[in-house]
Amino acid sequence: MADNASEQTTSAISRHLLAWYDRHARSLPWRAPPGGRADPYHVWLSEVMLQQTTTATVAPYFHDFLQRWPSVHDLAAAPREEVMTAWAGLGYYARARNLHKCARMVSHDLGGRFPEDEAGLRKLPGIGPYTAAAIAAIAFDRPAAPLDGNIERVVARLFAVEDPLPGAKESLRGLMARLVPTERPGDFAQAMMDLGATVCVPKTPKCMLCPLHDACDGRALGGAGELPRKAPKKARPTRRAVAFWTVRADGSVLLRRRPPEGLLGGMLEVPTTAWTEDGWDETAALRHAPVPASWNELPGQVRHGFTHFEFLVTVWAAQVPAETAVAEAVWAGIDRLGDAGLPTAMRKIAEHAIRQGGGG
DNA sequence: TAATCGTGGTC
DNA sequence: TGACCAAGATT
Repeated sequence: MADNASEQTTSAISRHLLAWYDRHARSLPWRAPPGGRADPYHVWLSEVMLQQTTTATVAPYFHDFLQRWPSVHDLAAAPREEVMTAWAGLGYYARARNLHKCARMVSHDLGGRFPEDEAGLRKLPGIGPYTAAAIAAIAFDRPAAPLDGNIERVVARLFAVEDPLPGAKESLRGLMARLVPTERPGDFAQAMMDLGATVCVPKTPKCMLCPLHDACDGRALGGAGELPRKAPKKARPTRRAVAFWTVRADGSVLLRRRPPEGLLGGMLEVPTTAWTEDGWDETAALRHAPVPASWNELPGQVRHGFTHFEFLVTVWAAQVPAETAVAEAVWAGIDRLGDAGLPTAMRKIAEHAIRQGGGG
């Protein structure tokens, strides 16, 4: 069988890739140029934001966070709700909660300095196997072997690994570790990610442009684009709810803060019934209204896709007197909801309600 | 090991 | 339009 990647010395592969990186490295806001080393605070912040999130989405949030909180001490001193508001729209909100916890630990217990090795980093909240290895490599130039979606794909193709993910993960990590050079391990990690993002892309990889063309077993065997194989995914169910759009005579809208854990934990929401697969008839739904009022069903529905279910929402609206008080309420000015820090699902509900005449 | 946990872009 | 994918962590 063809075994190009194993025949070539791993040092030859990493040398080729580093030479490619010197010419083709992407310029990104959190990144030092090839041969340089970025601020550990910047590396950590960007790596957490980049978990399952694209560079284009992250960039404006990264700039905003650094402007608000230039150092880890500033972030540690910020109120949690302010951090959650700044994170609104980025998704996976447990990252924001852990980010804040981590900042406080680094600021208060570690003198503002991030641990320089994987084991130390791994103890901090929100830093898992990938992120610990990435920070150790990129911020401290330690010979660590981060394995993200890009590197999984590059390594699976390079060595023609046929075992499906996620089972093959440890095997791929071991193959990646063999490639990590002692010189410039941080640049090597970033080069592998750049290669996956720009050349060794998921569909129709650009093998003709690849610096590892000659070493790649997957290409030699003719099936690089089919790798890595993945276990089939489960179907997503639909969950239905009724949302209550409560407009007070002073021009504010009733919101609530969700419990600190779980879905959208710690974020603001438009009050809803429970989210069920069966849905709600009028009588059952209105029993869950946050205040007694003359409720009015708005036309249309709001649809939002979460990772593991589809969310389908009907909105009911009511106007209530200015003196209306509700326990645990957060009344937000209807003209300033853009600054309120609503997660996207809730922002869609608000936009729909205003568009359908629920603007007060 | 398998579920849970967001969102936006692409083809 | 729907499935896939993106610098994964936590329980």
